[in-house]
Amino acid sequence: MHTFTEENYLKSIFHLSKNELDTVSTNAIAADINTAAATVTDMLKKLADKKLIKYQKYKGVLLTKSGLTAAGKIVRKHRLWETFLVNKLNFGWDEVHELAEQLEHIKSDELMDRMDKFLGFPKFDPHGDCIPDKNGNMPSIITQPLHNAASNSSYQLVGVSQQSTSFLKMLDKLKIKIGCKIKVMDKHHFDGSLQVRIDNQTAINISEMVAKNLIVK
Amino acid sequence: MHTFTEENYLKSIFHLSKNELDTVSTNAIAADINTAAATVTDMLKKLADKKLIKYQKYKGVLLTKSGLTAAGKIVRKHRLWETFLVNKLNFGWDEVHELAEQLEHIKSDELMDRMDKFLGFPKFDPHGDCIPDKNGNMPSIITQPLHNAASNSSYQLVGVSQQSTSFLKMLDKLKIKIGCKIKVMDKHHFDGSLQVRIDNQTAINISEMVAKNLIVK
DNA sequence: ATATTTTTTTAGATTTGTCTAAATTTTTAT
DNA sequence: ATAAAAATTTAGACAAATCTAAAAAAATAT
Repeated sequence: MHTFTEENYLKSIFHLSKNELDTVSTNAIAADINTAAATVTDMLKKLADKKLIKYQKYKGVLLTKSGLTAAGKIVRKHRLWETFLVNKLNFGWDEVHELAEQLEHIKSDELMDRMDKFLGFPKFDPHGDCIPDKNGNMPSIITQPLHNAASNSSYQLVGVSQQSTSFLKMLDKLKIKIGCKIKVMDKHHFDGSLQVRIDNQTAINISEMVAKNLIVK
Repeated sequence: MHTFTEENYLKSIFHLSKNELDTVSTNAIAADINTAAATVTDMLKKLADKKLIKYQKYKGVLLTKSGLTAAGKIVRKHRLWETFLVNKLNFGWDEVHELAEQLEHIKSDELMDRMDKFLGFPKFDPHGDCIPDKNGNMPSIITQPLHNAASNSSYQLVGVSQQSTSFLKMLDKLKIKIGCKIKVMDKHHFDGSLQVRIDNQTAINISEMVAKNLIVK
């Protein structure tokens, strides 16, 4: 079993891994978990000793298969807890992240299996992110950030890649929510902003920055 | 906010406290939480610095008001979580203790308030133990007439069930007054009289009739 | 009332996760 | 290609929670 702290490092590396080839840098992890780079270096050595990551001095890290599984299980717990908090205890989707950060470290597979069943085996959390299976594996579907999407096509919002309150509040105001239909009407080359229609409402303009954080399929 | 470890010490002291007068010994705590006595001594100093317990070297400890509140809140969380696990996730009442030991340390009053509501404001956990209120207070204090009290325990006088002048005069003479500490040293089966110590004075003997009219907690 | 036993505390070490400052390696820019 | 900048690691230190062994205090038993 891993410590609370080790789990947080694994999760951070997991989230910072764009793919299985690019390594994650020491500084990126340090910034993500708000810790001195020297501290991260120490922990990376420990995680490498435990074969959870592949680490070469000065070269950054990659999760090994067992590290990926471990991280996937933590993410699964995080997302199941978020789902519980929103669906059963009526928290807002923008107020559950901190709490789930604590709850994800509770050690019990049995608990999460029962929770999974209690929630009706959800596939997505309240932010639209996939919930890994009980072995920590991510189900794969083809998704992309909205700013890459083609004009004149319709998509469905399946997730956001940012959890900041200000961003989520903005989406609420724009009535953009997980599962909604987004039709890209036009793309403005000048500033990267997009003219879109949410659920067939009147068209609105969203900035490139917002579009980058909307994950659609 | 208290650390995970501090919370466990507070909870242990809470459970080992038979009443508000007898101190809890270092060894008792050590046995309860499975830790070396020396370690307990260190932590007691720390808790005393934080005014959570009253501690005198070699004399054992008592929870202060704020320590009692803190402990009560942890117990509340523990029992609400047990209720959730049994009532909603269908765990057996005998398999939830370890899990609740983890969950009770999650920091969020809001979460427990919502959980309380979700569970229908239960008054008792699956083992039948009282659930403290949101301020950490145990619902009711159990009082009894002194003649029912156990030997070798200390109580506090909270009332009398007779107002006759002769009775009250006698109490004055014996220096028994509301709020005083009464330690039962011995019970004589023959006539029901009790050997007691009032506020740590030398022991005196009181008749069963007097004992019946002293309400203690 | 004193000696023995038990309980508790002190002293000194250890582990984990953290830090800062200095040294080293890699990357970037001229 | 080399100097400057940025990233990373090493070295040394610290706080929290723990331990064992030894010393001190309290309780007990003769």
